[in-house]
Amino acid sequence: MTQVSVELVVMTVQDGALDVLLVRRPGNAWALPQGPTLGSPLSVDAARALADQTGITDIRLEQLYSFDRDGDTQVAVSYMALIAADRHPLAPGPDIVEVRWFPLHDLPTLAIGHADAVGYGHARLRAKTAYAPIAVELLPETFTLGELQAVYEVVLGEHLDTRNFRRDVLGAGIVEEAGTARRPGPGRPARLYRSRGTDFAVVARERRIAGRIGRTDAQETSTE
Amino acid sequence: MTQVSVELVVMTVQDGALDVLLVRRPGNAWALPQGPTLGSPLSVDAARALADQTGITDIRLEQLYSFDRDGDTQVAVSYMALIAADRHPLAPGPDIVEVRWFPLHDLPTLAIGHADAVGYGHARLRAKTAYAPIAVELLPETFTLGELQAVYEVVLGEHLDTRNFRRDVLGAGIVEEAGTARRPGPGRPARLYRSRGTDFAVVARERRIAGRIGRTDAQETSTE
DNA sequence: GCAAAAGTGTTCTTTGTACACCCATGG
DNA sequence: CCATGGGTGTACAAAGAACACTTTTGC
Repeated sequence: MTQVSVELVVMTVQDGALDVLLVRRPGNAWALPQGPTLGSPLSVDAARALADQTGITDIRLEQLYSFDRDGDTQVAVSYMALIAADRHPLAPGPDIVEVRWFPLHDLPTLAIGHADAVGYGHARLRAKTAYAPIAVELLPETFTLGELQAVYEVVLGEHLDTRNFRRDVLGAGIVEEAGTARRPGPGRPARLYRSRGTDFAVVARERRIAGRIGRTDAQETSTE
Repeated sequence: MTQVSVELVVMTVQDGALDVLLVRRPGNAWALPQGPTLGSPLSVDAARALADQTGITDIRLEQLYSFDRDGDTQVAVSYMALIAADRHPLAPGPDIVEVRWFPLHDLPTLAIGHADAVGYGHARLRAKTAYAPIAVELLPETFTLGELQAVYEVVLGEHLDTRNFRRDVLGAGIVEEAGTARRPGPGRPARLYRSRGTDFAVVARERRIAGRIGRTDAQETSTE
C-alpha cells in the first residue's frame, strides 16, 4: 500500500527576489512544508499541513504534480501558492525548528526530491503570468503601476518595458484608478490603482504582458 | 492511510473523431483503465494497469492530475496518452468484459470522477498541439500533409486553412520529404513526408499551428 | 535647480488570418 | 472529360518589441 503525502511550494516576492518557504525539523535538511493525507480532500490536507507547520492559512492552492518518493513507496502530491509574505506571519509548528523564506536562486540543500517540486512551481508560476493576474495577490489593496511592474519583473526574471506594460495592463481593464499616492522621498507621486474584481473574461488580454514567456517554457512533462 | 490508484486517459484519432479507450468490468459502468499502485514508479504502475487490462504496451504517458475519490480515502493519479489505434490491438484483461474506443463526444455513463479525468486529458491534448508535434505519434512512418492536417483538425475540433497549415508545418522543419505516394482512387498523388527526429528546439515554431487554441483554454486548475 | 520617480505615443517587425485557382491522376 | 484530392502565394490585420522625453515632486 502506498503512502500519500502532500507538499507545498509557497512563493512570495520580497526585496526584488522570488522566495520559497522552507521549514526545518530537528536534525533534518531544509524541506518544503509537507504532511500526510488524512482522508480529507487533498487540497485540504495540504492547507492543514501548511497551517500546522508555518502558521499560514487562507491561501489559494493549485495542484502541481505528483511525485514518486522514497523508493516509490511514497507518493507526494505537490501544491503551489503565491502569497504576500507580510500578510502571513510565520509561526513554526510543534516539531519545526525554523520556518524561513529563501530566495529561489539561493536555496540551501533540500530534502530529496524537493528541488524538483520547486522547479515545477517556478515554471508554473511564470507560465501563469501569461494569462492570470498573479501579482494582485501580492500587493496591498491599492498599488502603483510601478509596484505592479516590479512584481512581474521579479516573477519573470526579466525587464519589462514601462510603456508597453502600462498600455497592456490598463488596456486589459484589470485595474481601476484609486486616487494618488503621497509618497516619501522625491519623485512625482504615482497614481494608485486597485484590482478590479478578477474578471477572467476580460483578463484574457493580459497575456500580452510578457506573453513570450508563457509560451517559451512549454515544459515537457512526459514520463517516458 | 490513503489508497492510491492510477488511471489512464488514452486517446486516438479514428474515423474523423477523437476517441477514448474505456473498459468494462462485470456488472460495472464503463470506466477508464485503472489499477492499484504496487510500489513501482507511478508511471510504471500506470503502464502495467493499461497493459493488463487492454493489452496496450510501449506507449508514452504523461501525468495529468491527481484526484480525490471515494469520499477522499482514495487518490487517483491520472495519466494521458495519444496513440495510433491500429498499431495497438486491444486484448481485454482477465476481469475485463470489454475494451473499446468511444468517440469523445459520445461517451457512455462513466464511473464516478472519470468524466473529469477525460476532460483534463482532452484539454491538455489540445493545449499540446500548440507546441508539440502530437500527430506524429498517430501516423505511419510516412504520411501526407493532408493526413497530418486531418489529425490536427480532429484534435482541435476546428477547420484549418490548408495553405497556412502547409506553410507552418514545412517552415517549422519538423518533417522532411520522403518520395511520392501512389494512392488508390483519383486525385493527384501526394508527396510523402516523414517526421524529422523530434527536435524540440526547432519545433518551437510549430505553435503557430492553431496557436490561438493553445492559449484560449488556459484552464484554471486552482483548488479553492 | 537637480535628483528621482511617474507618465506618455509612435514606428517597425512579426505573426496570424483570410482567401481562389491550377495540377495530376483514376475511372 | 470529369471528379477527386494535392499543391501554391499574396494582401490585410493584429500583436509584439523597441525606443526618448516631459512632468511632478522633495530636498
